[in-house]
Amino acid sequence: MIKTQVEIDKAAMLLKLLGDKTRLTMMKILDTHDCCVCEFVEIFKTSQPSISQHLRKLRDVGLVKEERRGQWIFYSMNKSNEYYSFIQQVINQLPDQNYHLKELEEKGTRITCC
Amino acid sequence: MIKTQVEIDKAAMLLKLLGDKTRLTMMKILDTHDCCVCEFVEIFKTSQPSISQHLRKLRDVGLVKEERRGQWIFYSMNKSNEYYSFIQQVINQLPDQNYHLKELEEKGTRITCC
DNA sequence: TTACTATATAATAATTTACTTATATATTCA
DNA sequence: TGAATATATAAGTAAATTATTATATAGTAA
Repeated sequence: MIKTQVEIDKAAMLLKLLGDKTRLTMMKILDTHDCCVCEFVEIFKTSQPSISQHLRKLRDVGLVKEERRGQWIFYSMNKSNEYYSFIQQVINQLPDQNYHLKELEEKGTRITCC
Repeated sequence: MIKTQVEIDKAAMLLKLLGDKTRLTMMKILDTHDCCVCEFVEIFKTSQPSISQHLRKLRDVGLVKEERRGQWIFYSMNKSNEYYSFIQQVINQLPDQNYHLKELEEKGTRITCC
């Protein structure tokens, strides 16, 4: 179910989630590409547990999905989430972040398995 | 100047600001009505300093303006702020919050000075 | 099997946030 | 002028958030 209006409590909760540069960038990237944890670790140059914890928060409210592919776990946007259209209104206004993936490709560390 | 795209850092900062139920509701109300501090105090049933501090954060980034009218200080949306259109995309998706003002009017505590 | 890689989770520490209490300033009104 | 009202700010505190370190689990590959 897609909402055109979001209760104020839910909206505040979602905006707080997006109000972090790491998570916001993740969401922008995931809107167009699936990504595995180790790629995010490289993109954000932070620790793996930190990335996992950010992803967990996004997953806990159903904004993203996870799926194992071989040894990797790929995250993807959950476009059937009831708040996806709300989220989309925000991320559509953000500049493209796919240069991060380009950088991984150039370094040869982009994971394109399965 | 109105931006159609907002840098990711700025966007995260703005979303964090909006990611609080009190501030988000304030912004939704201010988008259609000016409001003074004591009205917010009554609406949110919290302390006056707490309200002032929330308003200060919104004012510090230029999202709202303040203006003294007699003994009251009225806050209003700064619609010429460069991030207003970004903000608007968010608050347009929120349910109307003007019932709060209706309640004040019914109680006779709505301030309509000057 | 053993070693290695990828990921999650738990525990902890550091930082940030939001609220409260106390107080200062500005305005109005008697 | 003095009292009352409206607001801002400072200081302190409690709660929430984020990152780190340590460790556990699961898959892969020798």
